[in-house]
Amino acid sequence: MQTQTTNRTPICHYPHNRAAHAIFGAVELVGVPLSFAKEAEIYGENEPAEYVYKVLTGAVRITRVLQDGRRQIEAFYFPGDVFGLEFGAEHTSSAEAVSSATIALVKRSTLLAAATRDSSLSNQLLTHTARELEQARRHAMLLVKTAQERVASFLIEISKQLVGGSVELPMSRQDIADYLGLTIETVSRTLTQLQKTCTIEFATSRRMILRNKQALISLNS
Amino acid sequence: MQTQTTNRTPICHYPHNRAAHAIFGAVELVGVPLSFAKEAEIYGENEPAEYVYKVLTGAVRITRVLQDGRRQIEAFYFPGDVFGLEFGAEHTSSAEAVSSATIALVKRSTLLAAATRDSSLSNQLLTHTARELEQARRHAMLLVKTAQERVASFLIEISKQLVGGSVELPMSRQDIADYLGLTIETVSRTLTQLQKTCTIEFATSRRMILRNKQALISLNS
DNA sequence: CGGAATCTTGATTACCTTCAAACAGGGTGG
DNA sequence: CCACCCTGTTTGAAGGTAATCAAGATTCCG
Repeated sequence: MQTQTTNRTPICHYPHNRAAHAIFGAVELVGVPLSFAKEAEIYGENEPAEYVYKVLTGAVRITRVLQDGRRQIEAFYFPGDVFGLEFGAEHTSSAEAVSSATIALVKRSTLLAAATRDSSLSNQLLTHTARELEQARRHAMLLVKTAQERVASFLIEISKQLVGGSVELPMSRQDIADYLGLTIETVSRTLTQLQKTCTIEFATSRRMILRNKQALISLNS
Repeated sequence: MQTQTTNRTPICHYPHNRAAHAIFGAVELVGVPLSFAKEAEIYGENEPAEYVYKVLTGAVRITRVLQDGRRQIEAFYFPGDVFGLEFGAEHTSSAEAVSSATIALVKRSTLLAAATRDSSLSNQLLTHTARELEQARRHAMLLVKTAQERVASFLIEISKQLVGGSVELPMSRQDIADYLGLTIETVSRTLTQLQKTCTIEFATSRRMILRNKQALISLNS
């Protein structure tokens, strides 16, 4: 039911991630791709890291929760992206479906074993991890900026991922807030302000049109 | 001169990083270890990433600078730590000596070439990068906390790195502030407050004694 | 149509930054 | 040896930005 609901979201075509594709090309998938309903957990913090995942459709978020319940979203993943590759025995974050999603799996042990035999695969794993590292550091850079700058950076980032004149945001305002280290109110106010300056426009609260990308970039700090 | 000054800092013995050690064991060093004076640049943003570095003595910081001049410190590295391993052609951050430091170098191309032949080395590179990723994500978690929590987390982290009853902080208050995404004044005030509650004590502004580690941990959120 | 969840808006408060000045230590030169 | 300066650190007062608390608007779905 829930899956059907979110399937109404128009399927976007995403620029494919070459390295990610190659990683999954090298070893056989585990069964058929799995479907996850909106908000369903894909794996949890401290669970054994048994699989590596690739988004086929939908969107996924990686989160950590602090002792006091504050939630931090570390990254969003979109079709073509690989996630969940960890090198400790257990996941250090949890993963959930932002919208309903289909996800392909490979066994981590199979992948790592194949990598010891295939130096090109091993190199791809390295490249993938390095790219995640770069992304995490850029995310950290975000978190020391002002609310306006954070929101602007997020919108630029997300509009790169999602092709087209208007952008369907798969995540809620709360998700955006948790990704940017802000409250939902501040995110909402900032978006409203950007609308007033005709930088962006919302057809619905989830469908955004970029009116002045240059203005966003200059806000980006 | 500058080097001599900072050499008076007592040399601490650090828990050695096994993976890092192995990475450097696999290929030959480039010449002799280099000495860097306090504040000297080791490499700059956008410079070609030609070498991989290992701290022998002293401390190093990795920084990025925003357009408006704000500086963000992404990480500190201490003796035994390997840094500067990047997979793009150019460095995405710059590295500087926090205190005077001696640093061993290997050629990146040599290391990566060796990794294609030696799957164990390749695996170590992967482990190293994954560890940096985990560290970057933990750093991002820091940046959404309150000033007290950030400072407490930093002090706990640094006291793990540096063994002994009292901890010699190699970095300035400004460095701490830039690492935590705070101002120098806020860092100073927070440290003063922690002193007043007898959680920590400063013999000098750089030499800290932990009086109540448990209190710090509970502040850590 | 009605109820629930999500999002937006408003008023107030709290925390951190900014601006400014005082303080402390370390080195230099008289 | 002391006066002086330079740098790094601490402290104080005022201001701004985002959080919190609270209510209203909108959208989504049965």
